[in-house]
Amino acid sequence: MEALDSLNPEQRGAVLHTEGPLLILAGAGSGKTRVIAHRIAYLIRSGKASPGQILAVTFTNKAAGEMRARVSGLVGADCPAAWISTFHSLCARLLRREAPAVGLSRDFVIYDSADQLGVVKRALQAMRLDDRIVQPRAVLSAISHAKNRMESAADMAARAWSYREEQIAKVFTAYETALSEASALDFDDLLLRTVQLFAQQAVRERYASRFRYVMVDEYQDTNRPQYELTRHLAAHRNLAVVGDPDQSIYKWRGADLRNLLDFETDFPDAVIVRLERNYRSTQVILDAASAVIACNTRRHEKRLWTERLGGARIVHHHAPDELAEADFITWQIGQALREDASALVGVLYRMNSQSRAIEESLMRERLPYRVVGGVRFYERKEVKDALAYLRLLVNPDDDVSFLRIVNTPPRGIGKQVLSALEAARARPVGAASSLFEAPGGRSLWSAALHLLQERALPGRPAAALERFIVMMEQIRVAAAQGTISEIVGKTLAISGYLDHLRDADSEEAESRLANLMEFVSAARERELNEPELSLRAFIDQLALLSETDEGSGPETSQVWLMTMHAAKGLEFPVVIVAGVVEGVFPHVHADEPEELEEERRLCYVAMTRAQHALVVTSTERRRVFGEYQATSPSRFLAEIPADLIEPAIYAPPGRRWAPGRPGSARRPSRVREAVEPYAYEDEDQSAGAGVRKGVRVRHAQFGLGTVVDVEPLDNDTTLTIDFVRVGTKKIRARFAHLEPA
DNA sequence: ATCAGAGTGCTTTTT
DNA sequence: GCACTCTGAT
Repeated sequence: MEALDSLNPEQRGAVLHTEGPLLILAGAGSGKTRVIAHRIAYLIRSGKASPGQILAVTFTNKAAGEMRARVSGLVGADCPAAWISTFHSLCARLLRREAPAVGLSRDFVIYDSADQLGVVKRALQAMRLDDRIVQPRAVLSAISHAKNRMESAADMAARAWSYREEQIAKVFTAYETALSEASALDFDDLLLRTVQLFAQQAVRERYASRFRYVMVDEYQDTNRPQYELTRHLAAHRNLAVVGDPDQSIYKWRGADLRNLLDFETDFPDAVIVRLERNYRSTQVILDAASAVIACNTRRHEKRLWTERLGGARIVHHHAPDELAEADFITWQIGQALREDASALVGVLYRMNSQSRAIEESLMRERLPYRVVGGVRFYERKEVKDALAYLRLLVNPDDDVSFLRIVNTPPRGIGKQVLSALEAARARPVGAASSLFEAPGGRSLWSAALHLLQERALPGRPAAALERFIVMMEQIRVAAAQGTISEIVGKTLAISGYLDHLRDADSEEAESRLANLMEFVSAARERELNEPELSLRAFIDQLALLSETDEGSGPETSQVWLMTMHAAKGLEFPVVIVAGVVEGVFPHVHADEPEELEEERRLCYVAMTRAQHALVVTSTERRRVFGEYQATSPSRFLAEIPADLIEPAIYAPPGRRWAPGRPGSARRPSRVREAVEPYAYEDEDQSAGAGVRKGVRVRHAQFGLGTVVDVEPLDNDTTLTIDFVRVGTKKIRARFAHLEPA
C-alpha cells in the first residue's frame, strides 16, 4: 500500500475508512478526486471488494472518465467492472436492465432539452394556448422543478393558485402523456423512475449486495431524487460522500445543500474528514477567494491553506466595452502562452452569450481555442437528424424523432399528412397490423400504418407516406448487421440524406456533410473502444453527454472558454474571469439574498480554478440585446482585499474604429508581439534584485525608463518606473523582464 | 412545398 | 443581435 504514502494524514484517513458512513468535506483543490481514486484502488487491492462491487457517482462523464483512468493507474489494470458514472448514466443503465419492473419498455428513448421543448410546443398547440403567454421554456422549467421536488402533474394541478398555473399543470399532464406514449424519459424521469424501481425491496436487496461500497462526489449539488437514490443504494451504509458547501452552485436546478449539511443527522455515526490543505493555488489566490466567500452570511467557517506562499497579485482590467475587454483577454493569453508555450488558460464567463466577442477576438489573432458547452456538436441540426433516424429505428413510437425526419430530406409529406396522422392517433385503433406496430398503438408511426391500411389518405400523400415506411424498413434490414458506424453510414445513405446535401451544393451543405462524416468517425472511435457497444447504448451515451464532455475545437488547444458552471472541477495555470460587472455577475436575475449567495459561491468556484495567475475583467458599458448599457464593476471585485489585486499594465491598441472613418477596423497593433512574457512564481526569485532608484532600464513594451521607487512585496518587488514614452507605471519586477539600459 | 423577408421576444447557469 | 416564427410569393 505504498501508494498511500503520498497522501496527507486527512486524505489517508478518508481512504482507509471504508466501513460505515463517511463525510468528506473537501475544500477547493484539496485533492478530493485523488482521494476517491485512492479509495477505490484501496478497496480493490486490499481485497475488500472486487471492482464490480464498487459504485462511484461523479458529476460529469468526463470526471467519471478521469476517475476511471486514475484508478487504473493505481491498480495497474483497467477496471471496466467498476461502476463509475454520473447519476443519469447510472440510472439509464439500471433502467435498461430493469425497465419491465416499473412498467417501462426496454426500448425507451431519452429526450434531451430540445426534444422536451418540442413536446411542450406541440402540447401548447394542441391545447390552443398562446406560447407568448405560456412560454414553453417556462413550462419546462416548472415541470423540472416539480419533478425535482418529486411532485406529479396532479400535485401541481392541486396546488395551482392562478389560471396560468392551472394551464401549466395541464400542459404538464399532456407532456407526461406524450412521453409515455412515445416510450420516452426525460433527464428527470431517469432519476425518478430509478427511485421508483428501488422502492421495491427485492431490487434494493439485489443491488445492495452488488454495490457493496458507494461513493458520491459533489454531494452538495444533489437534488431530492438523487438523495433518495443514494439512500436506497447505500442501504448497507457503506457510503462515502464528498462535497463542499461553498461550491454549491446548482440550487436553481433543484440541488439541496441540506443533503450535505444533514448528513450527520441521517447517519449519526458518520465519520467526518475535513480536507483543508489546498494543492492548487497560490496563497494570494486562496486569500482573495476566501475573502469573497466570507461575505456569505449563512456558511460555516473554513480555512484553506497552502504551502505556496505569496504568488502574483490578481490582475484586474477595466475595459471600455466588451470588445475591448475581449482584446485585452486575447492579449493577456498571448502573454501567458509566450511565457510558457505549454500553458493552459481557462477563460470563464457567467453566460454562454459572452463567448462570442472573445471568440471573435481570438480568431482575429489566430489563437486556437476550444469552447466547452454552448452549441454542441451533438446539437447540430444534421447530427440530430441522423440521430433521429437511429432513434426511430430503435423505438418507432418516438414521435419527436418521427416528426423530425419524416420529411427530412423533403419527400412530399407535409401539413396535410401530419394533421391526418394527429387526428388518426386521437382515435382508438384496432389490433396490431405489422411487425412495427407498437404495443401502445398511439404513436404517429402506428397511426401512419393504420392510415395506409385503411386507405384513408388521397393517392399522392399516401404514396409518399408509404415510401417513407418502406424506406425505414429497408434501413432496419440494413441495420440488422454491421458495426454502429456502418449502421450510421447506411442510414444516411438509404434515407437520401447524403444525396440531399450533395445536391444542395452550398457551403452550408458542405459543412453539414463534414459534420456527418465527423459523426460517423465518432461512432467508429466509440465502437473501437467498446466493441460490445449496442446501438441503443450508443444513443444513450450521446443523450447523456454533458457540457464538459464535448466541446468544439481541438482537445489539445491551450485556451478553453466556458461558463463558470462548466469549469467546476477543472483547474488551469492561468484563469481569466470575464465580464465581472453588476448585472452579468452577479446576474440581474439573482436578486434574492439566497441567489446572491449562490452567485458568490460561483465566484469562489471560478477564482479557485486558478493555479498561478488570476485575471479579472470588467467593462464601462456593454451590449445587451443589441443596446449599449452602462455597467459598473461587480461587488465581488470590491470584496477582494485591495492589497491582493492590481490594475493590469496594458496598452490598448487604440480605437477599434478610426474616428470619422467607419469601416476602417484596425487590427490590434503589432507592438504586442514584441512584448515579453511574464513569469510564474517558480521563476527566478531574484529578478529585480539589482534594480535601485535612479537606475535606467529598458522594458520590452514600454521602452526606456527610470526607476523612481522600489517596494518590496512578499517574494517580489513592485517598481515604479517613469517611462519616456508612456509615463509612470507600476510594474512587478519578476514579470517585467527588465534590461539595464 | 419551399423560400425569402419581415417581425418578434429574449439570455442565466445544465444533467 | 440573434434565432425563431409567421407570412406571402413562387
